[in-house]
Amino acid sequence: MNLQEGKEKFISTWGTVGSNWGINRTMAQVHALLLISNDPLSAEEIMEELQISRGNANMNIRALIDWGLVYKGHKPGERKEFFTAEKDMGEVIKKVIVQRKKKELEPMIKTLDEISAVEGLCKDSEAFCKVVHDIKLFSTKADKTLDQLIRSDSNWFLSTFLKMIK
Amino acid sequence: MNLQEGKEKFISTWGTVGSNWGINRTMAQVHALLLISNDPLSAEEIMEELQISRGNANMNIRALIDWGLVYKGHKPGERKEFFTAEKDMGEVIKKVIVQRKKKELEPMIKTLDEISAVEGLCKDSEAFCKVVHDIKLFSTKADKTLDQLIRSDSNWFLSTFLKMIK
DNA sequence: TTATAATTTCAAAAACTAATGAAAGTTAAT
DNA sequence: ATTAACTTTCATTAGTTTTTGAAATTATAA
Repeated sequence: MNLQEGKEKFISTWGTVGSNWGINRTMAQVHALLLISNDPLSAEEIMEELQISRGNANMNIRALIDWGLVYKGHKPGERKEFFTAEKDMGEVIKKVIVQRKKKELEPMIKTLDEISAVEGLCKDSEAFCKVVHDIKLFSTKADKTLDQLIRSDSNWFLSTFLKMIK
Repeated sequence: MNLQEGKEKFISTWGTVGSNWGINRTMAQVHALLLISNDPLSAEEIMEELQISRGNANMNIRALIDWGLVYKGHKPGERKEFFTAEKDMGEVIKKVIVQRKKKELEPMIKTLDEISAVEGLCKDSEAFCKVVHDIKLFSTKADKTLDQLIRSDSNWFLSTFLKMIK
């Protein structure tokens, strides 16, 4: 495997990882391409490199910017936009967590709260009551932990892992 | 919202949560139904309750058993199989992690190792070399942490969260 | 062993998700 | 104000994943 092949493999792998984390394959590949690119790239260059259409490139660059994983920039004398990726992996993970928490965890907690409010829940179905309670407990804890994480500095991961493994 | 509506809402919510975690919607709904059911259910009852086909029910029950989230059982005098869900949420999460780790993290680490082996990686592309290195570091750490977690007892979550938040 | 109840398989259909590309909309330099 | 470079939108098309249901297989009771 040479450098070029390595880059291609990386882009494709990051695409797979992303799609397992609720980030569409192309979105993750655009991010990967920008991650390993020394200089900012234009939409045109991204299209060319990944062999994707203009619309597709635009949509996914946009989504990456929304997630805070990619930044928009300009080069002096050039009219078009140039894009760079967030390269600090701690930040990348934090930003993914922010999105997933918002999209998944928060709505789930809200629903569990609504269900818990059902009259006579525990009286009428013990199993149901217990499951709802357990999941609520766990997800509330997860929610609080993730909040801490999001607020923490970039070295958080390292230190937490050490704490966890210790 | 009454008990019946609550149960339906729970099944549908758990389906959504699951599909965000690489578990197909129906598979998660079958799990949810078994979670909140006081007694073991037969395939027939699951089909009826969730309004799904025999094939679909079978496939997803099978997958849940493979993941260790559902257990197969028998009732005396009955020929058909009855199913129960793993109800300990700590165990549920552990089992999901085992699957996702195997499917995602391990192949990624393998690929990153292959890429790292590329001759002159760091000499020829600094950005690429750094990114690969960073992700490798992080994912190896995650891998080890998850191994610890999988081996740990069910109260691990509680204690770890307390450690994290402290 | 035979009949039959239950489970499994899998090709085809349906449902869902992502990508294309042409047209519409913006923006900025002249 | 006009034009040309660039970006965004979105209806259509392509690709992927899930579900169905009927047929094949397996297991049990008589």
